[in-house]
Amino acid sequence: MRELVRACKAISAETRLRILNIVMVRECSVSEVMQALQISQTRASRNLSALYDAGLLQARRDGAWVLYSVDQQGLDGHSQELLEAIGSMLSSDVIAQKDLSRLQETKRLGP
Amino acid sequence: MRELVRACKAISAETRLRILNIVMVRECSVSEVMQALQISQTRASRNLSALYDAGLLQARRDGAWVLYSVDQQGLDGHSQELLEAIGSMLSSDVIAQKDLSRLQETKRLGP
DNA sequence: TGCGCATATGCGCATATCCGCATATCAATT
DNA sequence: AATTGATATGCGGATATGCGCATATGCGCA
Repeated sequence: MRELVRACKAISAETRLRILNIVMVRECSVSEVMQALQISQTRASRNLSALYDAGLLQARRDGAWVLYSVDQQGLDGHSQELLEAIGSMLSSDVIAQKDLSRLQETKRLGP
Repeated sequence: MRELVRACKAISAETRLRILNIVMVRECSVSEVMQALQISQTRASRNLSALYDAGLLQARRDGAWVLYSVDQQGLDGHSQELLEAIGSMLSSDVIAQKDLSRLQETKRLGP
């Protein structure tokens, strides 16, 4: 129950729903999230951490970057359903779609 | 987006998850929720209202009672998925199961 | 080791949420 | 109209959340 509440709290803020929306497409660094959603570094980092703490995202380091992605493995089946439901709901949202189109334009510099 | 956020906020508190859990079984009055979850009248009423305001529950009057139930009609398909995912997740929760067993013992007096 | 870029975090403030208490509203009955 | 039982709500205080600012940490590279 505690875990479920934490997961639900995690998805109950617009910023974090928008983050989930783009991270479901591909793994993202903090700065990519900043660019796609046009939000501050603090805000991107904090909300990514929140999703990570809630067990919805996983993180890996790649040099200077930290890349966040949906934790497909670690999630139990029901959490996956939950995320899929959210993805579907956001597919008809203007803001979420704009985030996705901006995501395509973001670049990480190669090593 | 606003609606989705409201729905997610609505399910992001233990009390309301527990309420959804029992209301998915059968429509409940405020006092039945009080009994099943063993919470105060204020708390039951307020959280039921929150779920109603979020569009997850519907309400109908039956004499002195107000009966709340899942709004199967009014919910779009994705919200239904969301609720089903939650129901599944709660089926393995001790508190949620205890709520259900107490629900069976609650009685509304006939007219 | 020092610099620059990416990310995380302590602090503080503004705002939101939760809920008990007391009280109001509403419905049915007498 | 008065009473009783069911439900809703204004208020206030405790607690939690969101986020900007400034700063710290981590990493790669010269």
